[in-house]
Amino acid sequence: MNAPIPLDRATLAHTATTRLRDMIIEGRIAPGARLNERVLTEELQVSRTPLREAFKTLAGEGLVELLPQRGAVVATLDAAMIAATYELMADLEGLSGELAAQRITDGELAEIRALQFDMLASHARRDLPGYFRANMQIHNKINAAARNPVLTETFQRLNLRLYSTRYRSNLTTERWDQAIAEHGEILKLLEARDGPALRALLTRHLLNKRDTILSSLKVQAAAAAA
Amino acid sequence: MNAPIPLDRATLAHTATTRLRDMIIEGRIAPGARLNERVLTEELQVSRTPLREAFKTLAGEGLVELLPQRGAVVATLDAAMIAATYELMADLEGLSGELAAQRITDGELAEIRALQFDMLASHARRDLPGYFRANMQIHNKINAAARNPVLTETFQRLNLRLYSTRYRSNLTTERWDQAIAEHGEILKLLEARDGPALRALLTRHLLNKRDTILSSLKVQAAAAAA
DNA sequence: AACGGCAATTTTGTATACATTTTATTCAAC
DNA sequence: GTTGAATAAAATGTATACAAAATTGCCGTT
Repeated sequence: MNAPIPLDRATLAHTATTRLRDMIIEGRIAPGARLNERVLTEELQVSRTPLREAFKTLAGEGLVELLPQRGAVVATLDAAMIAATYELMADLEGLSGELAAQRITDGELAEIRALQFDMLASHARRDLPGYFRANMQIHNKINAAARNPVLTETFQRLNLRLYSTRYRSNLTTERWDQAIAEHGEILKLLEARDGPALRALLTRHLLNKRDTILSSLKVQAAAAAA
Repeated sequence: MNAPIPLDRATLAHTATTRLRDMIIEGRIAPGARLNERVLTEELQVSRTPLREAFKTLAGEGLVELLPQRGAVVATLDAAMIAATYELMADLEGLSGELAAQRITDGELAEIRALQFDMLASHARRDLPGYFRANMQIHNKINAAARNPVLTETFQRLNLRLYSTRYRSNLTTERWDQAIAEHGEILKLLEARDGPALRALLTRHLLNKRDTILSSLKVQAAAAAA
């Protein structure tokens, strides 16, 4: 008795959600911009019903803000919100590391080791997108090794909100080198299965990332004001 | 130029969401039960459009599961999911405590001290609902003192999912006394502004709660099987 | 020019009709 | 009695019509 294949005949509400989400996190619709239903129905080629359902879903993800009777707007992210989100993510990343150190398998560790070399290669080539990709995969693997689906879901949700800030950060050479060094340490502590030390390091690692982004942001704001 | 009063003329979608959410977290609709649109439109006296929007919102909160083309069901919570959620909440509670120790004002501390006495009074009277209420208020105050709205939102979201498990736990006299003792310690560490110690204690406090609930659950499952 | 009221327009909120898919039922064949 | 195809019923997905609210633009007054 085979289980019926789920087959996800995607609903229009789902495709509208996905496409609109991409538009928002990639910054193709500016933060704070109004989401006019008529305009978006034309752009996405769906009727208002699935579009409005997409609004509700994205509001739940924190990407859209719903103003009763006054429409939907793309959620804005001020510096305080970014700081608060990273403060939380830093802790979650630390928890991930602590749990992963206890629960990771040798196979998973081997995969991370391989990704680490990919990352070093991208760094050596000054290939920033490649570096970001390998970096994200490593963090995702650690997260998966923590074996806590609620943690993973929560982390992903927060990460989505920050996606737009990702590529805006001015990664300096020193900061990049430092991040690479931190990753070497991360792998070592993971191999040693030293949970508490890995937690401390990963938390600091993410707080460093926060500071990098916040200071880039400040520079950009100053430049925009001038 | 006064900011326009928001005035929240509640939409039907919003009231439907609230009422359906209450029905779910209070267990008036069983976990796993199908949410038939026709039945619920009659029960809630709204048409399908706002009801379906409510489904999307509650799905985002993790209270409802959406099966494309096959309707919505109340999300189920197995023991593994409960354990994972508490594992995460324990960490978030610890983070709350650590941040609160750094950021709490004397006024907030005084409020918590007062709530602590309310809790002791409820304990002395063996007033369980009163105890739960005071207990929750204390945790909320600590959370607010952490000054991280993203943390607060995340915590509330997870808490909502566990709401139904709350009143199902068989709080024994010993566990109740232990919780009271832990709360005395919590207040002391908060007054001492000892972040790291408070984090450790709060994390353990919540892991204890997790164990209490998981063992009650096991007892109930065994009883149901017999 | 600034302000305020009023009508026209646009936009959001909701109900409902229709289309498509899933689920239940019937009934014949084995 | 079980199986399975065919059909009927019910449920979900989507578009759209209508209602209610908000926004815009106009015009006269100051």
